[in-house]
Amino acid sequence: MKSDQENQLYSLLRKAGMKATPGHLTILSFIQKSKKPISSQDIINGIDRHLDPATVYRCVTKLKENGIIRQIDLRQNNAHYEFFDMAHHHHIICTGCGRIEDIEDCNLETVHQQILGQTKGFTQIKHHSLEFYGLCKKCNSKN
Amino acid sequence: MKSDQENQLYSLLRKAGMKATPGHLTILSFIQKSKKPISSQDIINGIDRHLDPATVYRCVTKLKENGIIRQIDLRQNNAHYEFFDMAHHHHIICTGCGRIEDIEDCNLETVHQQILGQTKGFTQIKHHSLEFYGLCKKCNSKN
DNA sequence: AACACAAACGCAAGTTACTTGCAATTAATT
DNA sequence: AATTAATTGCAAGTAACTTGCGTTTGTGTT
Repeated sequence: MKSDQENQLYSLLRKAGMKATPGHLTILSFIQKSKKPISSQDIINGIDRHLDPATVYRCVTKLKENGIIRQIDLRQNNAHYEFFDMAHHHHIICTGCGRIEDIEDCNLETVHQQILGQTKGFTQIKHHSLEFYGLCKKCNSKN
Repeated sequence: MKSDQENQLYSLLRKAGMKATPGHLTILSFIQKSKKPISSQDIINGIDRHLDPATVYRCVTKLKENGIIRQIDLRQNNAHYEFFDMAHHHHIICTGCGRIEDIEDCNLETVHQQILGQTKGFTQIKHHSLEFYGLCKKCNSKN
């Protein structure tokens, strides 16, 4: 007897042409549950069952290639990921402590066409990444 | 007899409170001359005189801390940097070959205030990073 | 011009974040 | 149930830095 959530992730993987292995399911479920972008190390440390680090890195790469998760650059020393199937949004990151908050409302898609009209070298924009860097209240009051 | 460019970089470093050492001058000059964001490895391989990799990493960090150069995330496997004293702009990166082009016109600064009005956790936005990812003409025609 | 001192440097060793090769296992198709 | 290609764990390897330390060198001061 599988939970609804398990079934949902199962078909998500199969639709993307991936096997529904314990590794894929465990990692994907963990990313989906997370409220913030997480790193591969976070996954390795956070999951219930043991998975070899090499396996985690390989799975994350596959999930990214198949468009199930999305990579986020937080200007930290490793890549972060979040579930792809959520409303398009961006992040604000505290340069003091690394705290992350979501920023909604982004109408940069209209800018894509505008850019393609100007550039000579590019024919296609697939996506963009926009991050804001600042100080959170806690870190701001420390000074 | 020093060149104008050398004098300019010298005073730029001194104003920032940094020593005008061969390492700082060589690296800063190399970054300034470069048309694109470059990595520490690019610097190590590209400079005329020999500098130890550790020295290059340390200098780049210092130059960044002092606001003389700026870090760019290109979703490649290492950090890239560019001279700070150039018009604010963004980049479009080819996901096929890594080719980079500058995107001008950015009026996201107005968005900063808007975001600060909405968020509860942040008090200050220092800067933002916006990168577009797509396919350049060359890579697009390969398929 | 010489002195003092903190900052910068080179070298070697260490660390972090992955990546790769390979044999054993396993999910999905037949 | 058999087949097969993808996945996994383990071990070894690599890329991109980072750190410790003794020596050298800019810079402000005498």
